[in-house]
Amino acid sequence: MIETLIAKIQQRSALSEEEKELLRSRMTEAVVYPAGSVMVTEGERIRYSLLLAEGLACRSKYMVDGARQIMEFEIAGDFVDLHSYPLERLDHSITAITDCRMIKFQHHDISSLIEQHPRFARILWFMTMVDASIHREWLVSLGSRSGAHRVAHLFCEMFHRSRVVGLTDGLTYHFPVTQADLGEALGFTSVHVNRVLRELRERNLATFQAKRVRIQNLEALEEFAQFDPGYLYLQRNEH
Amino acid sequence: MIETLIAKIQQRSALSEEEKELLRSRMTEAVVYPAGSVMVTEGERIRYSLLLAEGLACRSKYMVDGARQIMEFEIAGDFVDLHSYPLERLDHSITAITDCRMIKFQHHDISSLIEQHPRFARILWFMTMVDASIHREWLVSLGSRSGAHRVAHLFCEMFHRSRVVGLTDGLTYHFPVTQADLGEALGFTSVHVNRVLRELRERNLATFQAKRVRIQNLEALEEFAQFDPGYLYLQRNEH
DNA sequence: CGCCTCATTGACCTAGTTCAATTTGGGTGG
DNA sequence: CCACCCAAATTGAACTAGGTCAATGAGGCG
Repeated sequence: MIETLIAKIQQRSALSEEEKELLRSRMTEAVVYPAGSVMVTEGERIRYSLLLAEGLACRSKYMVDGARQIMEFEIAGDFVDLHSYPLERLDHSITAITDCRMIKFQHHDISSLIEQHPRFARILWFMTMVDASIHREWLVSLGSRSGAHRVAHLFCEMFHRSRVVGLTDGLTYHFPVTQADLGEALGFTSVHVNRVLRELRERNLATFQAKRVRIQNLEALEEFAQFDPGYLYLQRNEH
Repeated sequence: MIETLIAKIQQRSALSEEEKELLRSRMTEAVVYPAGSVMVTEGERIRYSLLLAEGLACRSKYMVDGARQIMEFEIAGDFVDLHSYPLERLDHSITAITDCRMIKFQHHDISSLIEQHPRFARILWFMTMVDASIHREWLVSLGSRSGAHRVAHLFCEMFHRSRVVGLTDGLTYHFPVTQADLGEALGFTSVHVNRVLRELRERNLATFQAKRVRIQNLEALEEFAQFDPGYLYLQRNEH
């Protein structure tokens, strides 16, 4: 819910009670989108932004041949299309992978929020820039990392992102994607994803079964994936 | 120079004379970085942002094995690290490919600019979101497009971006990269880039010689690359 | 129980890599 | 103007990561 977002923001910038109240007052009712539905359609003009309260979603683009490229996974606390506020229309779609409970923020409410508290502009801008940073790290994966390293890196990313919103259980977390979904994100076929998962299992780094990632050895996995969490901007900045 | 930036902004949002003057007043002297120099180093804390006035630069990350992944090319009129304003430190480096003339904007000047004219927040935010959109399209390239299509798509992108800042000459433009640079951007080896360039030449789509891209047939090239310029957000939005 | 999606595996194929040699062309010093 | 140099481009031959195709297995659920 919205408290996840507030907690995420507060990890970086202290918010006054008044500011928190202001945020809460701007959210409207939650809407549930069923698994598989397209919540934001590429090219559409958009007048509100969706905060993901519960579920798993992804950004993707569809090609002419029907294939799709997933560009990011979104979990609870992610403002999935906040960038539609400055962009006004999105260049990609946002799809619910599981059922997703979403909270709507009208763009004009975001505008008034920023007018009343100009700090919010930088806080919200910051959140969208983290997505861009994630995109860049994925470019490194798709351009320079092969097979097992690429999958391992994604598992590390989703682990850290899930952990900050309290969605991990030790070294385990729920990641309800199919192997085909992983392939669409990482630029592999589902067959190859399957083989790579076996390799990670055999190396005792991580397993992926029943929609759940189990990291056997976090340090070894991060070393293997050359994972550095800096790009997720999870530590507090000294403003 | 800064007029390129102003022209770019005005393509989307009208600026008053006062606003233009305000922008000009915030820029400081231009600095020239020689080809090959790193203008912004990954991880550094940053207190100003650089506008590229002349030259070619790129964003990239360096891996442990010394390889680098280029994530975007930057041309005149691009605010290369505006996102360091909300992020405070960058997750990647910015390198001059040719000699680059840069204009510095102190972050506290950007803050005061926004305070005086809150519209600037959205204008500047918008500019950084276009970079994110470009990242996403590159993810599609690296994840889903092969060989010639990937190179062709980049040539289309750089053509459109160069054209809006007046850097094209008909269907030709200066793109001073080596084939190895192209490889580092597209996830190929320089050998394979060379072969793909030959293919594009033989198909009469485009040539790349003497640091210059010559598009033989724009329509055919865009069709071949499945290029849709929407992601560059070059048309005016009706605010 | 039966169906349907997803996971798994094998056999074969291909886009892109690797390694290494050769060529080209612009720049520079004499 | 020429000789030389060096980075970049080009090409061939052999190799491999990942793709394709196709069959089989396994779990969840109406």
